[in-house]
Amino acid sequence: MITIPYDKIYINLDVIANSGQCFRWEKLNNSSEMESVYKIPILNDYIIIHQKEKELIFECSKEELSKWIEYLDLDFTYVLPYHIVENDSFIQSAIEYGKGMRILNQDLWETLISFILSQNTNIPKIKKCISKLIEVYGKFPSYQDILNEPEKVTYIGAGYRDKYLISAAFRYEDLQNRINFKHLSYFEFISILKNIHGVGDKIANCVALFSNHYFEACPIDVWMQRIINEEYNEIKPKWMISNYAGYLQQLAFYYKRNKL
DNA sequence: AAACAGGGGCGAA
DNA sequence: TTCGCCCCTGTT
Repeated sequence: MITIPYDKIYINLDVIANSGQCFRWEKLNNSSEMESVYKIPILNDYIIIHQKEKELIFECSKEELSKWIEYLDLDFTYVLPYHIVENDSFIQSAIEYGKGMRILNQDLWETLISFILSQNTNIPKIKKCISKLIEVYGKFPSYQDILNEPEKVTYIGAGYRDKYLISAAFRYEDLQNRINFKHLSYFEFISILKNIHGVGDKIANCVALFSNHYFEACPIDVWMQRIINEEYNEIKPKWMISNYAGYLQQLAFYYKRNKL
């Protein structure tokens, strides 16, 4: 157990858990209690974290801690340039409402698989598909696992998306050997991902943002489109095409879905 | 029971 | 750039 002081204004696990960037977080207690306890997986590893008003408690060793600090993006400082959000009451309200939001540094493969499964469906279904995927392979499958036993993905109830998973596994094997994803420009990263059959603009941007921390990435889904139409008179606000687009998109999404 | 919609993407025009 | 279709599941 390692306790580190973090104010909820700085990181709020409840906000992150309901912001749609991760599908496997499991809340272990009910919300009436003073603390929030989450089981948080990465691939086949997990940690249990307790959040209190002024501190986080990590159930892990000192050696493992840095991995989870990195995952939760706690080393990154969020500074919003004022000129991007001035005279914009919608995004200002979203920033206020989503205090404690952070953009996770998730595993690339896991994020890719999760968002391929997310297309044209809803969050409960996504969660179910991912847990079925883990169930049929007995673990979170690597791309090798899927290539070895591709027929298993047909049992997770993903519909036509199961073919996309297999093509992603094929491409990923190739990409893994040739490319260091960490050192690509945003544009290169997006175009490489879109070469995967079943990965279009929206999913590529989700992966870019939620696993590789490209803050230029701004996935335009039905909710973002709704925000553009309803809040901005069908004209993209400037924050959506700024260097902080990804972070602000996440706050806007959370605000629109949960508050409005 | 049947119709519908839910964090998109593809392929054809 | 638009548009019908893709497969499945929970909901009405």
